[in-house]
Amino acid sequence: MAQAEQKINFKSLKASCKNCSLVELCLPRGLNSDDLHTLDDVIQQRRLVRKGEAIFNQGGKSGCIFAVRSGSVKTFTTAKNGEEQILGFHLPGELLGLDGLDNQIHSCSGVALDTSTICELPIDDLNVLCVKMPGLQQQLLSLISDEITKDHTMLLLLARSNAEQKLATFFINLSNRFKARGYSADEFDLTMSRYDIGNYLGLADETVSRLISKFRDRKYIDADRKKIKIINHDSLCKIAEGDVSLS
Amino acid sequence: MAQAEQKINFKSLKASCKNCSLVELCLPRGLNSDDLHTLDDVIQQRRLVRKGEAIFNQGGKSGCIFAVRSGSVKTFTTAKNGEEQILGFHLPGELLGLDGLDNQIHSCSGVALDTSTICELPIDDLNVLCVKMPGLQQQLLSLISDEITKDHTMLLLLARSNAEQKLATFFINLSNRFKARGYSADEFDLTMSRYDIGNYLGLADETVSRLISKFRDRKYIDADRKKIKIINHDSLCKIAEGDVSLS
DNA sequence: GAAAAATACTGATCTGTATCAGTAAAAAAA
DNA sequence: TTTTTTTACTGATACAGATCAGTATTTTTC
Repeated sequence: MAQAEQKINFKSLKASCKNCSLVELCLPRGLNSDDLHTLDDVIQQRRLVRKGEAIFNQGGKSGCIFAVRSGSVKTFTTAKNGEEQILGFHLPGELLGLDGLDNQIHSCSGVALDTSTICELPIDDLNVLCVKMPGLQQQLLSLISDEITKDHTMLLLLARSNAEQKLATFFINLSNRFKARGYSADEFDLTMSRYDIGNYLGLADETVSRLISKFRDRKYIDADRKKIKIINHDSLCKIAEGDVSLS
Repeated sequence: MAQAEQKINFKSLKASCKNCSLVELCLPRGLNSDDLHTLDDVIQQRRLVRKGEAIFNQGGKSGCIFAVRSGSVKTFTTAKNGEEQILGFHLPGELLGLDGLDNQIHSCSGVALDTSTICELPIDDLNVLCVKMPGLQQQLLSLISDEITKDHTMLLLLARSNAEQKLATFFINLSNRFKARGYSADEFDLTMSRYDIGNYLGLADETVSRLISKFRDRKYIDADRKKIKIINHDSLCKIAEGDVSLS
């Protein structure tokens, strides 16, 4: 079993952007075949990381941005007093480390939530390529804009929503992102703990547990530990938008 | 009085990056004299906006990023249900609208908090210039990284801090930014209302008022409506970092 | 300059979520 | 396997900060 896993990952490590199914979500989106080939040359390394392993560290300088190829990753900042804040959970096709795009030290850390493969893009190479390939420059800017917009949405969620809205939004968002990657929108496994979800949403982990139970009682979801099944997508959406409240 | 104001602003409208005192904070940082001149050609327009006037609108496409030249600006997103979340208060030298850097629609709005002058940079022109001027590209990336890092710090503040920490952090942050611009770090006028501060920090405006009174009682600040004077910077810092609590 | 509106402040009360505490179940280690 | 550790859940309680309510002050409008 461990050997089979090794085999599969080894295969994916040799794969390239050219035949990666995430091409439409990830940085190469919109590139032609030649440009794709050029980009592939720059992404020398595809790294296999195991659960809990760091991809890059706050305060460190990797000189790279990263793309999740398979698995999942959490990013987080650590405050001076040691408190941690999870900034995001990242699925295949998503970029990490844009805060270090000026080639300076990272202001957050990235850690694998399960066995994952990560593509590394040296920023210096990327900058050179961007000059040659306007499409790449455009896509990079687009992903940066998305990142900023996503953060702004998160600020809104943290500042103005109650616990129910936060958790419903979390599930709907995950569901949409799984769907965009060709996975089931209604049935998925979480790779993060209740504690992580709570940290991300500014809630205590007990509150997350309670709300999951409440959502289950109301038949909005089915939940057995990490296995989540969305039963009533519409109701969850309404809760997320604050149209209804459980109470 | 109105005429004098008009005169001053007209003067600043004609000014250029070359002789702008904000050059070390803003986009031109690190550019040589020639490059500065080229950049100036691109920033055709310097706009005068009055209190409450919009600079760019969520859902609109301006094709520009903006720099505050004088005055102050707030940016905010409006959720589907009409709720607003202030994303930031912006002082001279700071860039706005990076969420539209891919030349697509803005995901937030920018409104002047008092009479302000705004520099407009057409994104298409900026992209062309970046290819020619590596220093500009570098500075832009640096400012983007700062923006993302700043948002991450804000997520931490919203998710993990109590009301005291939030407000103390707000004052310390403002103080530092005024100082960096050559203004007094200890005495300044707020341009935003208590309601705006509360919205930004995820607090009720009454809570903001109460905390300001509390900080005044403890002799950390002096506050008369919008006039703020920081008396005990160190204590504020300690509160911001959660080392002490008032209660 | 007077009237109206917006803003800031303060008190009383309520409530959503944190915290404390303990159990059960699953996962990891031995 | 058995033991240990971690994770998830649930109940009881506490409390920070929201909400409701009313006044004072400042700003804007007429």
